[in-house]
Amino acid sequence: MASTRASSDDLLIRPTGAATAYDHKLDAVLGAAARVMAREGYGRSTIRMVAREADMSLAGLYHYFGSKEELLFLIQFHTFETILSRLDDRLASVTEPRERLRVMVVNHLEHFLTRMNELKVCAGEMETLSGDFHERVRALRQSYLQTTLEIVESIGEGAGALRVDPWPATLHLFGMLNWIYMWYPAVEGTSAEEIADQVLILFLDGFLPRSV
Amino acid sequence: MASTRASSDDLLIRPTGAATAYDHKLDAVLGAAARVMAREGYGRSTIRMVAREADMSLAGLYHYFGSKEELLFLIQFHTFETILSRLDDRLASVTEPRERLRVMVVNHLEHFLTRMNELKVCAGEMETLSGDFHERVRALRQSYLQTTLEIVESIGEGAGALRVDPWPATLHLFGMLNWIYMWYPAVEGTSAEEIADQVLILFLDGFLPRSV
DNA sequence: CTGAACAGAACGAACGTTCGAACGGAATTG
DNA sequence: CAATTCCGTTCGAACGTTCGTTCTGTTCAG
Repeated sequence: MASTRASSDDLLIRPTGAATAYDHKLDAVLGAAARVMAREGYGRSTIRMVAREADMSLAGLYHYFGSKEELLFLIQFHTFETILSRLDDRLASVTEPRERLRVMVVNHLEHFLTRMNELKVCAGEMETLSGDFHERVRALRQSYLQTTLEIVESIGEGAGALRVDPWPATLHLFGMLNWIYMWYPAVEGTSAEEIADQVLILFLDGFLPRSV
Repeated sequence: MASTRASSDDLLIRPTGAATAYDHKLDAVLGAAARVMAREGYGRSTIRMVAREADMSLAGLYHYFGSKEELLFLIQFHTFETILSRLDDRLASVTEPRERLRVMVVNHLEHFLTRMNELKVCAGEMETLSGDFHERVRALRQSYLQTTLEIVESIGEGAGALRVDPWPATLHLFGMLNWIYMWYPAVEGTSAEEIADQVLILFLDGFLPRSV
């Protein structure tokens, strides 16, 4: 049933709900790798460190990926795929634009506040992959960006004349969201909803109070 | 006059206006190193790449730094030192809080839009240094953050009841500013003032128009 | 003649990756 | 039902390469 090598297609076309032992072990390997890469960065991470972190032998790891670069790809692809499918699920039942933005922000924060390692690896190593690996991750990231942009645009349509274009505004929103891994460890324990409130107020209404 | 080795004190206590040939060459070396590290990341950068980029021999480089780690330190320290001293100069003649924030944002963007390499190296390799190197860069970064926080606080005092704390608000402001290197290459040519306007409107007034 | 500036060649260490062999549970056979 | 085959999984050991760094000079301006 399970293929003998981790082809990335396994992540695309996965039989629904059928999580084999292989899949679980792969998840453990990717988790260990993300832990190492978040701490050391991709370049200074070594397969030997991942082996120690995953409590496996050096050669044993190579049954789950074909190269160090594919290991990074698997982490990034799996992360974006997960966060995107969960976002689509949650958005399906919400229509009001501002509520949809809140769903997006909370979904993003919930995912990354509990998986800070993956956020670091996805945000900090965006231009590391090359060729097909790079292209496939870029496509997923682009799709995520596009979904968010459309929400911001629909919010803008309901309001009056906008002072900021939805496109750069969306990029700045991601700036706030993705920069969090730089300081969150210092205030660990703050809930995703709490930070989501801050970000949403700042993004929609700004730092200054409305009543002037 | 000039010391025979690049001690980091040279960057702290520099005789005013006396830029020796050594200093110029050091700047060229740091520039080449920043170019390589921005492209490859610190971990995958090699001294040999820097040597090729700087058109020098491998061993010749070691007259300007004692180790690869010190090379990264020199880049980060020099960058923060420069941007902080320029900010202090510009702020000296401005008192109105909102205008002071604009000075800070424009200063930040002007510096980094023309030195994208250094921004990448400073933002992407924040936890790479260790020991004394790490501590001295952290102190500079902290000072920069503190200066900005005080401006945001003074803006908040003039306004009514704040819905967001100045502290997390400042962190999110840096999120917008420092995330720019992820997408700016795609819209290169946009002026620092243009982006500064976007950021300031978003941060102070939010995406939604004021009149509702 | 002195010393700062540079380079060629080499060091040991650590890197990513590979290979052949061994393990162990499920499937197949006698 | 026991013996045997098979295959996904794991490992120790090693390969060739490249790394950061150093050593031993040589060049050249003051």
